[in-house]
Amino acid sequence: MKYSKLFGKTSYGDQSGSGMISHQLLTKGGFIRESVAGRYFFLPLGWRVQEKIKAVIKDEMDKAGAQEMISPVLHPLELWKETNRTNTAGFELMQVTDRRGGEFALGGTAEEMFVDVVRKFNLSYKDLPFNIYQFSTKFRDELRARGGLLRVREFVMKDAYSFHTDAEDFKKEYDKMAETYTKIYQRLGLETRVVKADNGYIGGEYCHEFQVEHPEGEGRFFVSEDGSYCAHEDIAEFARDEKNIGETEDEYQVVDAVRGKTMNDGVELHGKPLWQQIKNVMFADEKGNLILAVIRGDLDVNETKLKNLLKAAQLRAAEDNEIYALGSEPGFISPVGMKGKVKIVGDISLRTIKNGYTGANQKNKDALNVNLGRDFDLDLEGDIAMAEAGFLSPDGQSKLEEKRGIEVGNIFQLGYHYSNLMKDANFVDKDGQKKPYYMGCYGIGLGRTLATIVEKHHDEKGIIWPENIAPYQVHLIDINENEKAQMIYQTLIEAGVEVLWDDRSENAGRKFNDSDLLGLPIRLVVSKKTGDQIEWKKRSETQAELINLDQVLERLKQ
RNA sequence: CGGAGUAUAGCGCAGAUGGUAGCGCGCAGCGUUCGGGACGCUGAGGCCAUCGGUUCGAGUCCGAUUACUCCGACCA
Repeated sequence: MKYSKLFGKTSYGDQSGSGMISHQLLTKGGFIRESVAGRYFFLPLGWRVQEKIKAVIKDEMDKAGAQEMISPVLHPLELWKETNRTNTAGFELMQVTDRRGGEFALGGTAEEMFVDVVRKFNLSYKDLPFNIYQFSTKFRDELRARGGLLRVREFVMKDAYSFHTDAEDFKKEYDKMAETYTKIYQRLGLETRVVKADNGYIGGEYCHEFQVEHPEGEGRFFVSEDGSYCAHEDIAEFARDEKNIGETEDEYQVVDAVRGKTMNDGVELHGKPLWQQIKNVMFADEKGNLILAVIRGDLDVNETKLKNLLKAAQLRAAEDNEIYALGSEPGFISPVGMKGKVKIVGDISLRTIKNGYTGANQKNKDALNVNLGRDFDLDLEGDIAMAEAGFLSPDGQSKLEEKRGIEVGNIFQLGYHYSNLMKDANFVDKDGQKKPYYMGCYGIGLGRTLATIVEKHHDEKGIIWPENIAPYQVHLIDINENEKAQMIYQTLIEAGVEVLWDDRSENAGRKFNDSDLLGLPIRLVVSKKTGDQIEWKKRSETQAELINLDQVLERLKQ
């Protein structure tokens, strides 16, 4: 390709707006261009890279026995209603109506569609298991796009769906996919961590995210120092350290407490540690039911864990007037006397303290020596606390470290979630009986992966593409040696080398800078200085050397 | 959806107190250059986001709308 004819130029003056280096480099280099917020053009250079990423993913998926196909982008809305995901994922589901009033969802993920096509075939156990996948544009009506390609409203995703007779058979595929993903990311030059995470609106019981560590990543997760435990903040467990659980229970009392509404105000007034305070947070679920979350004062409520424990679809913080309506007071809520009025959910950390202190459900009154079991009971007890750096790992053997990362892919156990919700999602088993499919799904966002590669492979001058996904292998530059370059270009093309020749009559400096920005693996220079030779330099190295054309061809063959 | 801001040439910006638009980069032509973002001369390019007011006259004042950016909330 001649650079003078390549659509999409370098543009140094452009400001991408985003602080993410990948966004800046990809925009400056002419790989991508924003259309509107969260929607991008992939220009010829960017598209070539994405296609190469796609090829790597396809190669590994096919090796793992998965089969590529394609589903319509517009999904009949009835399918989403069948699984109730118009409610659980409705906030980011794009919808369109055709001229006959037919309602469709612009697919953001395609579980329903794949179940729907499979159930059309009335399969038997002999057909199982199988894994079918597609590369297609996904739509997410994100409230806010950010970080260039890292969070967008429209992107190409590889999504795979596997169908099994039972959990045991599924687990083999799940492990195989985890292995396949690890290989894919290795080939793409990304080091990933497999992080246990929450299934969210996708459904199912467990899943793992593939996270690339990055200080500005959106995902926060915890890893134990000994490396044995790794989980997303949504679900990260930790051992509660024992506080004063051995103490004897003192007499419950209510005292005057003229103070502000914060936890710290309570600590200062009573002169007792934060962990001895009992924290009460009022939530409301999607039906408007109020839930009182009770937890040790030094911990925070993890809404995802709470939501999962309650099996609630949505949670929000309760409003002040809802708290007044209960006969309580914001800032002075207490679980004592709340039984029957709200659902009281307690964290297991309440079992590590005695003689706690908290509000007394009226303004400027606090309760002292509050004890679980004696002064109040729980309707539900479980793990609803947010892990933090330095907390004990679940086995109590080491401490948790906090990490941030970019989620480049994920694998989900779906179990019977979809096959139970959707009619006739059954196969005929050996015994002649119809049984629901046991399922899994597996996604990789291509644009996000591309951006993550740039985040990990660049220097102050530009991108440094790994060889197997670089848009071209060779960047040929001539400094007033057009004829010589023409001959080399022709020879390389004939040898099947992917070469980008900067044939513009630009100054040398401009060409070198553009070359560094674009980041192709090999740079070849011909000029007066190189004489009959050609300068060979790798983008990832600083040393250049002079060799002849035969040697260039020889090296490129390797 | 809350809070803050922006909208003038492809991009980045300037245009006190109202008088029909300018700079830098980029782009085009010619010439001189050429190993790290070259220089000179010439030139093209704008319904000043949209709609509606005030005014003899609006990029500028007022109102509404839309889009975008940032911070929240939400989320592969």
